[in-house]
Amino acid sequence: MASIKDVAARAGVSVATVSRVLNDHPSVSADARTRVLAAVGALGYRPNAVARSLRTDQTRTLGLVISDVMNPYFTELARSVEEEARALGYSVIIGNADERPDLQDHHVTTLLDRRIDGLLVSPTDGGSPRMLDAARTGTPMVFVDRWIPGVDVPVVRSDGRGAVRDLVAHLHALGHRRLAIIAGPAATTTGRERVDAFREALGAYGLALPDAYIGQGDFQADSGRRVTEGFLDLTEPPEVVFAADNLMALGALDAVRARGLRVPDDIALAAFDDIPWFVHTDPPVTAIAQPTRELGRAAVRALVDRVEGGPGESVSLPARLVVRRSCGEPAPPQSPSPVRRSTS
Amino acid sequence: MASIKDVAARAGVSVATVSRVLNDHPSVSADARTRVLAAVGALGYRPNAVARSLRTDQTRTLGLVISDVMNPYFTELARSVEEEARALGYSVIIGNADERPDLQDHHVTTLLDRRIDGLLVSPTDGGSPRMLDAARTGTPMVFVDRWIPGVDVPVVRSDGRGAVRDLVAHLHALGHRRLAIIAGPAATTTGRERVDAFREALGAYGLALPDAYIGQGDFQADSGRRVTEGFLDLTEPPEVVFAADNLMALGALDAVRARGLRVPDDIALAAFDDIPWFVHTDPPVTAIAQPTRELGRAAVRALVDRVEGGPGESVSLPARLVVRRSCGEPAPPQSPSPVRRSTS
DNA sequence: CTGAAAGCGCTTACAG
DNA sequence: CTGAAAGCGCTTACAG
Repeated sequence: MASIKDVAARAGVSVATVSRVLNDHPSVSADARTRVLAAVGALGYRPNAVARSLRTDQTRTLGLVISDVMNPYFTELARSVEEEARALGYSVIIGNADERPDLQDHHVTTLLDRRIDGLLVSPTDGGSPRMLDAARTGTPMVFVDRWIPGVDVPVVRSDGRGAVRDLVAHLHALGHRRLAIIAGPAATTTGRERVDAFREALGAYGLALPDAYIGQGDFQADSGRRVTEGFLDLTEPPEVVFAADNLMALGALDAVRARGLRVPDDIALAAFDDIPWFVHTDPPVTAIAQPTRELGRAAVRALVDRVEGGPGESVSLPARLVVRRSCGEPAPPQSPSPVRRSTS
Repeated sequence: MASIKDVAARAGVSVATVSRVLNDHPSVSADARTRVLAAVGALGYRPNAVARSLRTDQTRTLGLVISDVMNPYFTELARSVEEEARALGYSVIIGNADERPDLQDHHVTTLLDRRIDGLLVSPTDGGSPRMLDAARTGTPMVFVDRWIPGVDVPVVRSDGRGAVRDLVAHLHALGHRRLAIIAGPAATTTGRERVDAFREALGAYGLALPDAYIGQGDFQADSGRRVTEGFLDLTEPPEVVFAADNLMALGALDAVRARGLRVPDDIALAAFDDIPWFVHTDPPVTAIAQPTRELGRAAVRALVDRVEGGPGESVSLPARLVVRRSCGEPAPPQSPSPVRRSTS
């Protein structure tokens, strides 16, 4: 692969001059510039980003450590992060922690070894030593979605309290009184907050959230399945199950179906995190939607601000309730579409 | 951040010795080793991967350029790629082309600038000049899922012909005779192959695939919606729509529902690519499943083999038909589960 | 405007 | 077993 020396030789200038034209430094003669550009073109030269990074001490790369890529919520978040980063001239390297603290640590370490300019993380647990260390040492960092209390790092997240209140009001109006929740891991902020918000909202209606109605999940489908089975085995099963994320809702759907029961007739279901598939499930799932794209964008902007020496603003965006059919809502007016039906 | 010099100073040895213990070079005295290790621990030293890469001319990083991260098939592929790469001591940087040739080119360029050791790509189109160039120049490379004919690069993919034949047999047995397909972009191998396989399989039953029954999609949901609307507008609409990927199937589901019609009563639906959500859609979708995990693993192994100077073996794994309910299949025996039903 | 030179943080022959 | 030194491919004061 051609190096800057080759370009210099071919253009008949020094490597310093080549570097200058490549970096748009003003003091280069027009003549030198054209010769260099010609050589670059002829050689198909591309600067070695590794060498440049070593020299400039910046990689123009952001790290993103998320809990689970297979979760559509995080997939969308990752996509939005990459988009915004690209717009700002950064690349992003994604580390998938798979809800495993050890993997999270592995990725944080690898990313730091590569000297990324900044780190975006949605912590899986209370935070690995490596990560805490990085935060303390001043590595530009921001938390997205989940965060670690007590660590002085901006956090970009969505506030689900209002939407959870709306959900509970909705369920109450539908006549449901025994409401259960499949919680996320207590080690995560979102795991705890969603339970708290739910309990608080129930309280406003004089409803309690007994321990038997709090199932401990881990944000993965399997745990939703397991917890739901437990709920169904209760002498007095809940009328509604609220899954704290979309994957656990999927698992709940499985469990209900496996028993030959139906949602919402036998038991209602609602989920935190909305995804395109919820429109197409049987039945369509009532869910709380986060402004995922905006979250990703805001997180990148906050991080880049930190990278460039700014304070990096925390932001909290409201989530909202999306009502569909999984809680016993009345059927929507079946549009008597004036459409030709296919031959029977 | 501590550098190798700091470690050397603290341990009272030269940087060469530090480097040797870090790289497990045999000729280091036990004494030197322990002093170095102690210094490393005390300083929290971590080698700068950028500097190491510049020196060794290897980054231990693989690039993966995929067409669309939001497509669950590619998400799973990416995940499996990262897993296998990690097991082999490599990191992976993912570039999301979003089915856009210009974005694909951007990522290939960026990845190459970063001097990744090898490139895994699922080309969005006929191949950008940059990519073709890299292939020719000898950058270790392998195609996954999609490939570019005529480019001498190993390809790891799944062969859907058998499964498509099984699908057509299945549809034929169900009494369907007018079968249509929502094709992927003609610029992609998978876009073309799936149509060919479908046509061939139909031929075996003396069935034709008229042009009106070939809708041009682009692997995204919207195109599935649009094409399906076109099918429904036909004087003689098809009895079955086969979507060449899962996202277009989603779009088709939308379109059918938007007209107040039902799958499979009004029109049947099948999809290429199986995903967890298809179990939960209304109705569950009959699909062709690729061995995605294995594909990812095989692709990484082939690429790492190339990186290490090997030939990099092409592999083709068979896909298989997964029958569910979207084609008018008889209802499964409703398991009269011996399970307590929830109150009411 | 231009070039020689130093230096980023490592690794690795080469001598000893 | 150990260290001094060269060099990976760049960028950037410093002189001119």
